[in-house]
Amino acid sequence: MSAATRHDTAETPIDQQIRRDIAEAIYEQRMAPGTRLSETGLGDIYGVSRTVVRKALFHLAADKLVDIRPNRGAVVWQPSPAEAHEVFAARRLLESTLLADTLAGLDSTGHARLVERLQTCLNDDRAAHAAHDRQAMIRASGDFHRRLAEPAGNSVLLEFLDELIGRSSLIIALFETREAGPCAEADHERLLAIIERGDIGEAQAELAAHLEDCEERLNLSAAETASPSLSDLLGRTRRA
Amino acid sequence: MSAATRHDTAETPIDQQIRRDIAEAIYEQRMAPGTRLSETGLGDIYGVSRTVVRKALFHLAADKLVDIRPNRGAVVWQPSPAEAHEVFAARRLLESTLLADTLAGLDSTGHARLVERLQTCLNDDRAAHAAHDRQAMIRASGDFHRRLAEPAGNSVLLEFLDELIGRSSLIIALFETREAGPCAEADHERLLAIIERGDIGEAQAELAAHLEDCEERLNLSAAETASPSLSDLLGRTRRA
DNA sequence: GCCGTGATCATTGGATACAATTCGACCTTC
DNA sequence: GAAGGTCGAATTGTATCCAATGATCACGGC
Repeated sequence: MSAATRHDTAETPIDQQIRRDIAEAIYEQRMAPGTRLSETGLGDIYGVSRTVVRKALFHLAADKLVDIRPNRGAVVWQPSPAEAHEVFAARRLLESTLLADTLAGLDSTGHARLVERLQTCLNDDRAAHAAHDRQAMIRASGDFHRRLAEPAGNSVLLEFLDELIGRSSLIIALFETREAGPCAEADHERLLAIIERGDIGEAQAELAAHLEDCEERLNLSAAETASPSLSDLLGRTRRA
Repeated sequence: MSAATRHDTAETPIDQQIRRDIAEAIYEQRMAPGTRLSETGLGDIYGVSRTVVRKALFHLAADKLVDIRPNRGAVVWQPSPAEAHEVFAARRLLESTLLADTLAGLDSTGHARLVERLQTCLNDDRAAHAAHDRQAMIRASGDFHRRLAEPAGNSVLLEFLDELIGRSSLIIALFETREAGPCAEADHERLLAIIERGDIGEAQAELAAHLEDCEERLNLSAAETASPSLSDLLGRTRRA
């Protein structure tokens, strides 16, 4: 809707625009997992043909945000509890290692700049919490984690992490139970304090614990019986 | 050419066929990095339209095996030395962790089956070396690494590793200097012996050392001056 | 009344046609 | 002779068209 015109990234190709819009809609939980993404529908919305829509959907499928089933169309990815667990396990591994690389490779000025940027993320996060702005919360939280890994200098791993963070948004949107945000900001504050002190090992432990806490706050077991296509299989009572 | 009819993987969709063929051709160093992949040309070869070829190319681009430049076509990916280093760094991290998970989670029968499968890979590798079959060597070596990570049970990380192994083939094809194969089979034998003993820490160390050795056997510095478009950019003066 | 079967409809997969861009060659000009 | 520009062929990007598959719904049988 309005998201289509929000990003004026100069002359952004239209397919990337669509891709970004859908991705953001997924992150913000506006598009629930399982939502069908009709090619003609999207094409009408953006005033383009199905060809370019298909390209965008294909890209999103490569990012594991949508699932394209042959001859059955594209839907927003519906992660299984097992997959959710694997994603968080992968994040623990990747992020703790990248954090160590980051902290080990920084000089004092780089360290100060990192702390400053993380402070900015925390401020954004706090503001979003105060305003009950879920979208901003998710973005600030993701940025915090991304910033932790950025200075490590391994763009290959950073890309993997980006994908995992995106999938985490989807997982949180699907399995979250309470009103609390995607990440407890207190955890981030505690982690930042440790980083300021420069204790690598403790920072790693804190980050891993934080991610474990995030995962445990999800209702994976309940969703295991509720979320899959059981309702579709049984016939009629399909809820949204 | 003949590759179009070689893989009769039952009723494989044609686009996956193309994707597999091109990927294998890249792995086997039949398609050198930088080779242009014309849509019409591939379409003519396989007897399909450009639509399906584009899909296959797009998929390959998502796997970082080809590079699609807007309005300029697709070429086989030409990794930079920095990227090559990052890929191997990522592999060290991923594989050593996955190996630990694998060994920690196996019972005795699972352990025996793992060893058996690794033995098979080693036999294939030896046979390929004896026959000077580069293709089989690369495949056997990749399989060995994949088998090490498989029983860990994290399909998300396993997919990442698959991508990294594929990109490694490309890197090796581009930067390899000697006649030696992609992985020293002696390293694999030594690693397998350690795994049979069940020493997790030592196995991790051996695996990391093996990957470092693989990377060091590449001629990254020489290619840095030879391959990229530095000469085109600067013309003559000071190197980077 | 419930289930199996068949037809209609919507949606996707693939092929073709047209427009836009790029790259190369040839020609002109200094 | 070299540099620059212009034109042309080839290739990619996009839109549209046709075919094929899956879904929905109605009808008939049990």
